[in-house]
Amino acid sequence: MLDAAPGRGQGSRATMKDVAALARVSLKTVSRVINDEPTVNPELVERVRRAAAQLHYQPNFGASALRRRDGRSSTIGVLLEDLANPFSATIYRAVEEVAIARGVSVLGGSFDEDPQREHTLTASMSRHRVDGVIIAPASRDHQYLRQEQMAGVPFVFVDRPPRLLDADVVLSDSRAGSSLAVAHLIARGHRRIAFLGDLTTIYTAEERYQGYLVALENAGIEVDPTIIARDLRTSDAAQETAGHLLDAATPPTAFFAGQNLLTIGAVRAIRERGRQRNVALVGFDDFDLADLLEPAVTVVAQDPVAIGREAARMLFARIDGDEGPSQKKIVETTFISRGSGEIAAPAERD
Amino acid sequence: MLDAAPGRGQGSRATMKDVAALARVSLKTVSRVINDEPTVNPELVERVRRAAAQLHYQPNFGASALRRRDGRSSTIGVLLEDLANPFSATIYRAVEEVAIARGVSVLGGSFDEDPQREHTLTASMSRHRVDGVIIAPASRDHQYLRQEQMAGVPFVFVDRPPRLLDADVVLSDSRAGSSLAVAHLIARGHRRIAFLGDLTTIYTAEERYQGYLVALENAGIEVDPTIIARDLRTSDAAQETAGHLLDAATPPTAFFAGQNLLTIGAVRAIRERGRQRNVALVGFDDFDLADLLEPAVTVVAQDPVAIGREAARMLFARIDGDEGPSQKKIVETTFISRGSGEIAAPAERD
DNA sequence: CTGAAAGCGCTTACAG
DNA sequence: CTGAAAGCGCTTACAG
Repeated sequence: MLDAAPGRGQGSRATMKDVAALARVSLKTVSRVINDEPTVNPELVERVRRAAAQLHYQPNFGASALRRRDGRSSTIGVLLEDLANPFSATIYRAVEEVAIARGVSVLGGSFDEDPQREHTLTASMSRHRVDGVIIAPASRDHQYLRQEQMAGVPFVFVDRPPRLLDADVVLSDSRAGSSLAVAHLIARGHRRIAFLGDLTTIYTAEERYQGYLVALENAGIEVDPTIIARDLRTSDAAQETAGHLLDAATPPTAFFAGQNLLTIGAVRAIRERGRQRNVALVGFDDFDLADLLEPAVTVVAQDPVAIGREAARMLFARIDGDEGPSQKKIVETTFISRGSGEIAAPAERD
Repeated sequence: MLDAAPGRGQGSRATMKDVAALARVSLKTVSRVINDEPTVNPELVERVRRAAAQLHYQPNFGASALRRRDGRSSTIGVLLEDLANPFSATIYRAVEEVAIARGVSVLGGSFDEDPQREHTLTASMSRHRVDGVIIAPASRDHQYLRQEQMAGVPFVFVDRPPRLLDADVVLSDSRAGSSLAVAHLIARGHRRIAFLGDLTTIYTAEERYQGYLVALENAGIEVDPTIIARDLRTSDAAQETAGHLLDAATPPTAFFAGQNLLTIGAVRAIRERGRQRNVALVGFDDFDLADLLEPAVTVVAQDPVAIGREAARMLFARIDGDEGPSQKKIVETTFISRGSGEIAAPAERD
């Protein structure tokens, strides 16, 4: 019963021709039945289905795509920053749900902010002749995708807009969300608010920084470059930087962290110093267990499920033939007060 | 410059034939160059490369697979419980790293413990003619995969063993890890240790339960079914159940939670009652920020990176022709003491 | 070292 | 409603 070697080589696989022979019909009739064309005699349909089941026949998508008018491979690409990061993973799952409902498979890939890897993976998608791609690019120039677009492959950008390319995009409102978060801290009396940001090359990192600047400007607070740290890539880097800031002569009374991992780094730095009840913190992007920390962490939450679902909707609309002008969809952020962002600034002394 | 409509239909795509015409060589010579066959005149290689670049030629994997002897699609399937769950996502990423180094793309899918969805997705992998599949099955009978195996498609199981099928597998040592964790609690004087477990149909959930039983038996502690809760699917369910147990006349003094989300549910229930300094807790599977909770959560950590990497290694060995007997690889767990598991039982009264 | 012919598994375009 | 022939883009098998 368990006699097949697990690595057994070239077994045979039934083809339409085999099914046709067993059902004693032509190849074309099998093709019609497999593709649910309605114009087949019910008796033949039955015979073909039985033969297909008996031979465990599975159609070959690659072969059918090769000859088909539309060339559809029933595959899309979903290329994100890092599928092991909850933000990317949630977008991926949301897209997967839409795709599976249409019988479409998903080729996933992670860039890790490496433009070279982006080129490798998009070229790979091209060779697989995917029907469309959802992408959160690592590179800053997307002209190279024009060729694919012109070959009929739609692209939907998520989290970061296309540059030098016309394509659909779904974004969070990073700037408005950040500005609101920083204004929230200012309203609690903070004037020395540190900023922790990811790579300046990342669109959202820049937007969140701009939101921070806008809030300070609206409140008439001068920007202090000594409490602004950008190009932080990891939780550890954020922790170290936040620690240095806290140990300085005139430390910030609050932090605004422009990303998940950076927020967690800030939490660690503040805790290490036992300052978690005195130093305020708001993070951009929600994370698991933020509500179980003490104090719980106030955040600007994004909605990755909505982002993924919307991007999938747009992509399949294009695949279905929509040739209208490119769309831009903004998904609102939600401010969630949990405690860390509601810590007031110490009374001011003059 | 940005004049292409984003949804532009059937553009043309260069084929080998086009490249051959432009380079003034035969189709076959282009094929040789694209496949890096060494027996081509360097001058022709150069001409072909230039023509290919000029036409933005990308080979068609599907077409080449169709005719190739080995029929390789340069695609593998990675089908896990839920790619949005960090455990699955980390395995996926580890596999992706190995695959990308070989120029292989990854079709990802999530089952959500739905055997029907497992059948849908494996059939889809079959139609895409993937070169191999890594799978954490939701179903309990995997005989239906025999056909694919016999057609030459290797399967590597992760997290859960194949049933009624002979295939490679990579597992955590759930039973030993669980038994150790419960013994750890017993050593702190606990005798009323509640068990929270996932669906009994899940292999690992059963193994972790068996580990719990073994530890109790070794210590001569009678099993009390009133403090054993299985078939819990969500964090909320675990929270509710743990709450009921804590509110009972003779509550448990410790919890062992057999999975990530259940551990978090237990944390919430214990906290709601302000008992986090009195009730001990050990969870199976580590999670982000477990070390930042108060008390920090003691866990039996798995190593999803090692699991994914090992599974990928096994799969590519099979794809490369290894036909040896099926392998079973056990990845050790690591016990991490952080505080919640080191809370002693209240002094016993008789 | 190079190329013309056949064929992979399927769908198209056409004829009956 | 059914089928025989041609062809999708490529590699194989063979000849030169």
